[in-house]
Amino acid sequence: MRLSDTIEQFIKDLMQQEQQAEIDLKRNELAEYFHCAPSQINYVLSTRFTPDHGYVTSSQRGGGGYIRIVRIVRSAPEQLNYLLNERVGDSISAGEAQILCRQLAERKAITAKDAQLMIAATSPAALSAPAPEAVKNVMRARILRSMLLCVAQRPAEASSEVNHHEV
Amino acid sequence: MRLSDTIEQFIKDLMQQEQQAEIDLKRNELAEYFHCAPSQINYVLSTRFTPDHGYVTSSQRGGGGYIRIVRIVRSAPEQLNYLLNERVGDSISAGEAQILCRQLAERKAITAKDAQLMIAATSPAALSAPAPEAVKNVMRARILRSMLLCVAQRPAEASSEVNHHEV
DNA sequence: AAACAAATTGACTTACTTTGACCATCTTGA
DNA sequence: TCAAGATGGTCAAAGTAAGTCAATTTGTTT
Repeated sequence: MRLSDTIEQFIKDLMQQEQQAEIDLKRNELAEYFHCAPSQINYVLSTRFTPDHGYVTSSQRGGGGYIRIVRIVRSAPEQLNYLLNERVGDSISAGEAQILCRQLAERKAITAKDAQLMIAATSPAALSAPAPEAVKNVMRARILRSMLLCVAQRPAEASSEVNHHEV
Repeated sequence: MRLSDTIEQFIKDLMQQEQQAEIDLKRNELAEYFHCAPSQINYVLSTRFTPDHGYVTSSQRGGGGYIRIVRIVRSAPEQLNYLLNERVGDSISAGEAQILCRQLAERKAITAKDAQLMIAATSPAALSAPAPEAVKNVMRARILRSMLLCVAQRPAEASSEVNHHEV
């Protein structure tokens, strides 16, 4: 078994056994534990804990630094993947983004307010900066992607957002 | 937990428990209490109690010297207005945007979820497109501004932080 | 075996925190 | 008045920890 696979499993077991959808790790400790280069940990993260795999990671450098891994629970990973990879893709127009956000709200995958904010963030006004339309569409896609991942990461809301309508 | 975080929390707890928007501290006493260099206190102030964080500090040297921390009090509309017209401006970094959004949530001008969404929309990941940092900061400012306007426009929420009845 | 893909490593970079030496300002008591 | 003492401020260096990238190695496929 590859070292990367072992590390992947180790992390997943940790999350499993702590019943947590979120876990904080110390990159250097992990690397030492597995007798590997610290950057190996980054490799594992970037090949096995991506949004496509249903995870989002973040980190903090410096003293007391950490790597945080959050498993996306709010939505089925496949559906999110569809949205992210096929619907949004690498580039999307303001109009398409708006339609998508409205639909998500209508299906109660996100709240009406989330939708407003997401539409505002991807509106022509928001991106009326000095850049050709093509570049703007690329940025829009990234912004939208970023917000969708954000929504997917947060825990489901109590009563309102019942789980039949997922992102 | 980092020492700086501990000190930050300690100060906030103090203000909380005294129900005061203002507090005077003795730098050396604090440093001694936490067994750290006095300048550590300055570090905490300059990274966690800036105007962006919603605080203003002042101090007095010499005998009977002190450090005074005052929490800025503004209504939600005032705060939004200030950010839109004075603070955000034409260009803003991801870090600054994050601090401002967190601050808005802390003041309950927006919900914690709105803040997460706004941070996601202005994060480095969201704008990791082919463009120099300066251009990205300009775009970030427009995106943030667009979202702030969106929030400012929607009707004031009742007692809504609690969105049990979101639908 | 050649070609391609995946994994591993390490040098270099960036980010955040802690510490300490030296500086500036204010109060107080001869 | 003014020197001594008491504070706080600044800044740069050291310490800690994660990120990037490209070269190399290992494994798989044809």
